[in-house]
Amino acid sequence: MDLRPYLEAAFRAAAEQAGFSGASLQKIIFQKPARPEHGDWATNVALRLAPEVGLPPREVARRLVEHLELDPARIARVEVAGPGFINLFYAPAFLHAVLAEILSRGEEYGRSESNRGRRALVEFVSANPTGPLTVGHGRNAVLGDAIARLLACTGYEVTREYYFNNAGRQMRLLAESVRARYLELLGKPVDFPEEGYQGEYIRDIAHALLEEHGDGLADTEDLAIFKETAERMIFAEIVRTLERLSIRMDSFFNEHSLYESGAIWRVIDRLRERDLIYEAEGAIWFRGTALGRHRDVVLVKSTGEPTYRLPDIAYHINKLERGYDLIIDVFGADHIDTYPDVLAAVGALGYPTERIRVLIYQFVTLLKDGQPYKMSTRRATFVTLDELIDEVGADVTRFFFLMRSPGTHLEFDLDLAREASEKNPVFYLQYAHARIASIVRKAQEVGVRFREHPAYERLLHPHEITLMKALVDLPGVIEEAAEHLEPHRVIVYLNEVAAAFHRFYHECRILGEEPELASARMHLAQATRLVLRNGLAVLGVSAPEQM
RNA sequence: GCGCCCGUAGCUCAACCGGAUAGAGCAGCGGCCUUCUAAGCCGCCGGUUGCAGGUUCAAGUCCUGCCGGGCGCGCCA
Repeated sequence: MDLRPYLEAAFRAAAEQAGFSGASLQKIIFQKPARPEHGDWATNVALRLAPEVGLPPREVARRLVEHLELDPARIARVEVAGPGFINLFYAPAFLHAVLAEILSRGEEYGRSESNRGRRALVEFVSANPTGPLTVGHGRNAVLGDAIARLLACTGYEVTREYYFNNAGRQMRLLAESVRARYLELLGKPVDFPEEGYQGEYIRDIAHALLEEHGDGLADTEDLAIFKETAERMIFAEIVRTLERLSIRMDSFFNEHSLYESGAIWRVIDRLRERDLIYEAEGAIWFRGTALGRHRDVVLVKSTGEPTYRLPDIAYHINKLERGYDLIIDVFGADHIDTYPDVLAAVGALGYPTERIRVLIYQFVTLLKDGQPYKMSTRRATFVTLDELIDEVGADVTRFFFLMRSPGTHLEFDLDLAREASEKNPVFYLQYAHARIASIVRKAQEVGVRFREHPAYERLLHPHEITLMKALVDLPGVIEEAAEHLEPHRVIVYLNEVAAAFHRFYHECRILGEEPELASARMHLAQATRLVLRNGLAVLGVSAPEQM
């Protein structure tokens, strides 16, 4: 249970009682001190308030504490420390109450209602159907899905959307590549398109066409059948790959629908009304520089064909008009210089762009034979996400992409993939979960029972206390991870929980202890199991009953 | 050249909105299985947080400048 909202209210009331006011009271920050002697929560509010009220920090802290009214069943002790920190210590009764809460809420523990009634749309993957998903797409897919899960945990109603483009040069090239392979299969000499897609999957699609149509397509000039078949088969494959990672999209949004509805041309009209459009060299330009961008960009080429930015603007307007309170875009680092143009245009048309949050993650660097490996879908020099899942499994794949913060480069050594998976931290968490499941089974076999009123007050061992304190944090960690769009925070936290459990396990036995203590410890173990399971569920990683 | 991101232990990474003595895993060394799962636990080793300034009671975190790496800078998506 996250005490911070409660503490913040109490401190604000105390400040008022003490006659303090200042900007630093707007948001009072509570942190978990690194050292246990500094308490379970600490706040620097007195340090920040001191210059605003013209008193020494420790004096401010002293007066705040004097007026502070806290429930002794939650916080047992308050101390002023160091330069003026206020440290707070949990009451044992609070820890016991949290244990009871975890056990009664079960799979619901960790979920909150803080965003109840709000709707979020997470757009991710969004790979065009020109080939299988690669390891590079994996980070996007897993990150997007984990963020969707996190948002759902805080009460959002979440839609997962996949935006794609099935028109244009890439798709034409794809269709031409399929046709070339098809003609090859018919034994007809053919020039493979110079920039064509060389992957083996193109041959598979050609085979499917051969089986369905025989040589009936040999003379057809229309690429449509090749394109449509390729698109359908590739999408089916993508959906299957995502499914293997427990990712299910709610919606596929075709960029082309923005052409059909005329939405893109309305964007041009509306930008023109605001004098943000001009024509030069036969092209239509967006005056980004008028909005603080460092350059203007082309929205419609001199050929009359829009660049991708125009539908992008229309797409974001569409998302906002669908009424989402929060819109997340998960983009690779290559979008870093383009999305601000889109946001600038959308904002200039009067839309609330603060609802849009763009998560830019850094690329996955693939190492092969210790060397960086350049992937290209067109040249078929990619490693597919499926191959990775085959190699290390879905849990490890997901965990691997979530372990690091999105902003750091992720180095992926293929040659060590399998080896690394055997010592992957994911097993550390799953092992703890399986271990608990086993203990609880055994304990119940020998007659240890869950009770209505467990003797939590018997849990006095330092490892028991540390573990209980860790379990308290799950809801707050999920809240913060969702707020910052950083699933790795959950992993860091679960590692602490698992470590605390393993230590408890080595020092505190259940079997062979007297019934009251054994039962209390079994409750603690079971609560730990629930925290691990719920935390892993947010990450989309399984929690095995045995290993 | 310009813009954004990154630079923390030998390696891969944490460090919550600027907090108190910068933490894990892996690698290395040494211990712990006749009792609930050793995929575990305990200990040791390992740091001028790229460099130089600045702001602050307090800087890995903010600012400036350099150095190094990634990505972008197309009427490609």
